[in-house]
Amino acid sequence: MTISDVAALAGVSPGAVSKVFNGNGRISEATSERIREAARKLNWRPNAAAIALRTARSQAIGLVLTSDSKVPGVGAGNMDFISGIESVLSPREYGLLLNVFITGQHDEDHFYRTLAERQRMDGIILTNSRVSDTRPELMSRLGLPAVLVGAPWQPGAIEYVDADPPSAGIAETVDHLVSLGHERVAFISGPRHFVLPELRREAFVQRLADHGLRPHAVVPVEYSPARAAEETSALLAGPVRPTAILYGTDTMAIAGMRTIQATGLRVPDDISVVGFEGLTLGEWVDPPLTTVQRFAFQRGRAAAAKLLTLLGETVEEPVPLERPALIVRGSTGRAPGQ
Amino acid sequence: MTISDVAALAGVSPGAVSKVFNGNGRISEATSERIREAARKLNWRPNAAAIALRTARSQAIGLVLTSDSKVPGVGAGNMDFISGIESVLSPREYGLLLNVFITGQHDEDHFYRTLAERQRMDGIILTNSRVSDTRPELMSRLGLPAVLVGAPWQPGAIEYVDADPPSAGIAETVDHLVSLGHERVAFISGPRHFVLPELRREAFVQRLADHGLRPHAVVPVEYSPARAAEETSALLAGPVRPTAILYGTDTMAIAGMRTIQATGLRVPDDISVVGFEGLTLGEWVDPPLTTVQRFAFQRGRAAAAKLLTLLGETVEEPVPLERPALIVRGSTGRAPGQ
DNA sequence: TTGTAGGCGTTATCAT
DNA sequence: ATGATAACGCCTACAA
Repeated sequence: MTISDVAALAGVSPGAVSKVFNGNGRISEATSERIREAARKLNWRPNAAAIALRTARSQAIGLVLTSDSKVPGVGAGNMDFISGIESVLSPREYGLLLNVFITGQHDEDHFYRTLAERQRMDGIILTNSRVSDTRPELMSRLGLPAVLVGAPWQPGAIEYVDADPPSAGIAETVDHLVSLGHERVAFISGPRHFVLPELRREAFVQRLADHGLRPHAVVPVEYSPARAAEETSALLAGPVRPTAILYGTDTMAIAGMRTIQATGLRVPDDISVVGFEGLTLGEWVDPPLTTVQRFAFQRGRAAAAKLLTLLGETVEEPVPLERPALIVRGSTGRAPGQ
Repeated sequence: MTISDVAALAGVSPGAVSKVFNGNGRISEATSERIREAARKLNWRPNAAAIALRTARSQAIGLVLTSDSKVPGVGAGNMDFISGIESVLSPREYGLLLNVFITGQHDEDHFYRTLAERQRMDGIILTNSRVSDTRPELMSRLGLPAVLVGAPWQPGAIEYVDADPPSAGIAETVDHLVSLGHERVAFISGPRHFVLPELRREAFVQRLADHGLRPHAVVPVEYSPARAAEETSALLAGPVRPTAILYGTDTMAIAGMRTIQATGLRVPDDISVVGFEGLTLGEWVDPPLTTVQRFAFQRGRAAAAKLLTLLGETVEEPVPLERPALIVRGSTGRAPGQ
């Protein structure tokens, strides 16, 4: 089934059919309807490859997910994020091309260069903003429109979407803990090489300072429950214990909580615990986890909307990012002795 | 940059360049190298759209993930699955086109028809095998090569990959519990309309029968922690309590465990609990969750390999699916009074 | 071993 | 308002 078949059936030229399906040019209502009818009868749709060749637009965008070879698989929260992206792409008949970049296995420069040169995507969404990230510059050199999800390391080098401020949730969490009388607060956060944990650590220190406090400890580790457990043990073994611990993710927090309980201490009576993410599962651990909820679906929507705008598509209003919200559940309570 | 530019620089015809990049035809080693060199110098890669148009092959496959509008977002285990697919696609320069089907919002027939007619993908991977699934027949009618992940409802209607038997893990679990002296075993499983929970329920009843036992209860519910918790409460409120409960997923099991503990009962002393999936998080709940681990990454690899084979690509040997394995942790123990 | 030419399905330009 | 026609970049017979 080609456009010519449809044209023939409708008794018009291929050009006329094209116009009807692209809104361009003027075609009388009568012929227009006849053409549509023919297309329906033949089950014809414009061929994506032909359009891509002719217009030099693939009507698809790429998404690069990073997977650490040490921590195989990519984060779970990504699925909601992807759904969010799809929710803006699919109504516009844009495709989503998924690419998994494996740290250590792929060469970054080559990886992105290939994506750009094959011209399968009109733009790209990048995640996992890193310290000293070279991708913003790379993307602009390659001429591939890009949107970074999360705050970039260097401002201005790339378009991005993020909460405002990117560390949102940290201040609220600190306030919450301080209001409960906590003075020795520790933060077992994410890896050094990512921007997000870096910003969060800064915000953490800053907000404590606003209250006239200093961090009990700030420990950057990989996003891994096992590592979180180890570092928790280390904190508990110290001469003075913290009365509250923040974790970089919910899973880390859950592992930490378990470690605390395993040493005979109680949460939150002896130590309060806060996670980051807002996994549903947090409601089902004991005690239920206080956490900062992020809205992955919305992040996806926002990123896709921004990228499409960059590509010259008209997107209603750019989707605003909802502010991460502190959800207070049972794992935080008054500091001991208060 | 087009193939002609490369040809010009190398002093040959476009045809020669094409041959070099497609392995066809014979080109002398010398010219071949000269052509490669030219391509490198110009940063040229074959244009995906042109190839797609010319060969009627998009070099991309689709993946349809189903998202229930009631339970927004798609399952988390999907990320490993996707990584598995990518691990076989990317070395062959195949793309992965993601599509989220939203139950209730999309019309299935129209959704898949559109995918097929736009010809953006050469084949498709389907998930969430359903009872009375019409997609196998639809895909063959549309002429779109497809692979279903999980056992199909009707055998023979579609190619698929799954563990053997599809209910693998159930028998082992039942054996495990029976060997611990359990005689009142309940199963809070997945929804009625999916094939997998259906098969598991059958296997569950069958294996218990092999041991001369009958199920204490079999309760199909949505894949939701909250629902699992409700049904657990109901079981606990009955005149006779089960001594062991299987759940359709790990998250359901965790919610169930929490419910049991909240009523003052102990796991596993009073009631043993088994999950399904093998989430890392299961190690970090109290007690650590006994579960049946599935290998999502491998499932992805197997599905992709099978689909590519269907498409005529040569894939080493079809990847065998590792058998789901029962991981015994702390949430199962001897039946009370044994 | 290498070059040539036609065509894949569409869109855009230019006549009519 | 509509129709013919030339690209878009590549592959593949077929010719040289």
